[in-house]
Amino acid sequence: MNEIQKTKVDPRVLRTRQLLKNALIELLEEMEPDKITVNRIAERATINRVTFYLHYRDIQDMMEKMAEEMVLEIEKAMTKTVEEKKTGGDDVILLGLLEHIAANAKFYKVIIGSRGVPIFHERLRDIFVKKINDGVTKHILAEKGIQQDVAVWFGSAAMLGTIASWVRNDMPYSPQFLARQFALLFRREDLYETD
Amino acid sequence: MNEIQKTKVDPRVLRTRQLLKNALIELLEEMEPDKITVNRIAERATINRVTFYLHYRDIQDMMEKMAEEMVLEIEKAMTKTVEEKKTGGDDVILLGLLEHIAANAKFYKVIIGSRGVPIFHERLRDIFVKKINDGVTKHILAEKGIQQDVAVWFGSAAMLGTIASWVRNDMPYSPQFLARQFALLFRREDLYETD
DNA sequence: GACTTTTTTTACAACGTGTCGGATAATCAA
DNA sequence: TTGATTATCCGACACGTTGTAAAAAAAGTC
Repeated sequence: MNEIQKTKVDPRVLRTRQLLKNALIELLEEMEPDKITVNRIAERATINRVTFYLHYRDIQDMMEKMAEEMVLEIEKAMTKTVEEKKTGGDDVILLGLLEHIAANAKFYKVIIGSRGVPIFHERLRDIFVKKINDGVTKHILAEKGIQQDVAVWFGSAAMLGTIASWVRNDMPYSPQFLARQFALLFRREDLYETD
Repeated sequence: MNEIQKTKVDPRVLRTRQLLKNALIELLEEMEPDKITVNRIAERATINRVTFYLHYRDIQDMMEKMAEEMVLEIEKAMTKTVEEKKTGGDDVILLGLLEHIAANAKFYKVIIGSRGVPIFHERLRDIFVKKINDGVTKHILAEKGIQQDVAVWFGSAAMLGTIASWVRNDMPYSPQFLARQFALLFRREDLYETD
């Protein structure tokens, strides 16, 4: 989960922000979110408390920015896999996502695993809603008497929640295997394009 | 979401706790959870701040106790409907749940709707996991090559998330209609007993 | 009405927050 | 390398929150 930079940025701010983010992740592993203070974050990051405020308005602002970065990373991971394996299709996109999550297991276990931080959940849900909204086959829905928005709620929640449980349980299945499970679970519905 | 009492309890504590709970719900409607303080809760409840600590250790403790009460209410609502309509089956249990949520819309919109409070999400998820674990048809899962735990993750997350979205969007469908949608979405899988 | 329990009042120390101004150190540009 | 720029650190401040204490006042119980 590294900083994305095109324009040259003072390496000091990169270092500071990275230290702060690492500190926050560490603290989220160790204690409930409401016990985390700017004091503790700064202390853990070996950064002066005042410096925190030079980068973030408060802890929530920091989390929002981190969630935004996460979204960018995920979208990159999903398109990247499509380019590598030219097959295309949602199965590949899903696999890219799962592999990305597995590669950043520590981060994702903390922010959607254990208790989770709502803001990250929301952003992830947004991603799934968008993806599924595109991939839903409307005529079959209508035929079966299923409302599109309900189907999207259902599918995105199932996806997010299953991945969260997978992460929470320390990923007992490989990304490949889980992607296959999704295909089996979703394809049975004929409502979502999974391959 | 009223207090459940068998042994007689001083009406003052009932009144105080009800005022505190109402105040918390109100504040959750108005501001982000991290802006809510014991000060504000007590002020809104027209209760002295010190009195808060006579009932709860802190805000998180208060939320945990409220979540526990919610679980009891939900289980009551689910069994109650089964008794009324003698048909039995998970469809009726689900309908009882949805009607209960609709009847307490204000409460549920706040705690699982808007941004939501993790502790309530967890408890609800526990309920669904338990229900679905009982109702899952294992032989069909094995036949289809689907892991049982994955199916349970999937089903419970879909259920919880769909209901959350339904509440978030001010319940655009009746409980009956949504229960039917669930039946359509789940029955297509032949994995879950929905009727 | 006497007794018990709850709530209130006032007070306290410890901590967290957000923001100063000025000193120090690191980076950049020439 | 030097000088200018920018980031970080340091000490300090006012203010709000937390959790607890002891004693008085109020409400409920029998």
